[in-house]
Amino acid sequence: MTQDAYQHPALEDVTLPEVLHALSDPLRLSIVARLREGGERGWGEFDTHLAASTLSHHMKVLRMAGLIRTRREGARCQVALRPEIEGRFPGLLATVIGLT
Amino acid sequence: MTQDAYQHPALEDVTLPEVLHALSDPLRLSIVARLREGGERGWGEFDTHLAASTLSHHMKVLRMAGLIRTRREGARCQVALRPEIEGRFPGLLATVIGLT
DNA sequence: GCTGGTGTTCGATGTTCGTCGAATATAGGA
DNA sequence: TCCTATATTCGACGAACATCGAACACCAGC
Repeated sequence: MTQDAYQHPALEDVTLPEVLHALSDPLRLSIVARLREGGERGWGEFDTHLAASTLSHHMKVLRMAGLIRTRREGARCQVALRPEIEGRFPGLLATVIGLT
Repeated sequence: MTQDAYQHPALEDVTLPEVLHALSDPLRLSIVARLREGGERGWGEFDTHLAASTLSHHMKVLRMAGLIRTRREGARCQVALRPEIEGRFPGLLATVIGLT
């Protein structure tokens, strides 16, 4: 990161089309599905052939859609689902991920 | 139409990201929400300030995502939800539209 | 301090998207 | 038959997107 922390939007500011768009990419959908299994994951666990900058871009899309929370852990990063998203869009993730 | 009938994809060929993308546009989401109230609707009922060609484009996106069925009625067109989409993606529309 | 690993940011590039106007096809009525 | 209404298709346009490599910032060891 350039500065200290990550930008996480308030969930009230997140719109349903925005979330659906974030989930409409196969890679991002698979990332969310993996995170829904629980716990935190490191960047490296999402084994993709993409460039690091591309993965960083997708993580930002998910973060700006209110779906994930990113946390620094020394030099590494850890991501996890934002559980509050269930309160903002009840049942959405369960339904969508269940259809994966 | 140029020829006789409309192209409607087989639901097995429709992917989840494709459906999510179709629903990620506010106008298309509102169209699906209206159609979910039941019955058929004519083009004119979707009162939008957009050009006719733009509405036609969005209808095609929804149709190709397996969400709606278009039927000719003389010079007019009637659209309705494809009820089989419930079998392909159980609970998806109910959840997403319920969050609108 | 320097060095290596990790992730972000910044152009750049090619693709897709949303929108429009114009041209076209088709149906129905005067 | 001609005219109007309706909807699709066809370029065209700018905006947004997915991807990359290069440069940068940060942290941890040596």
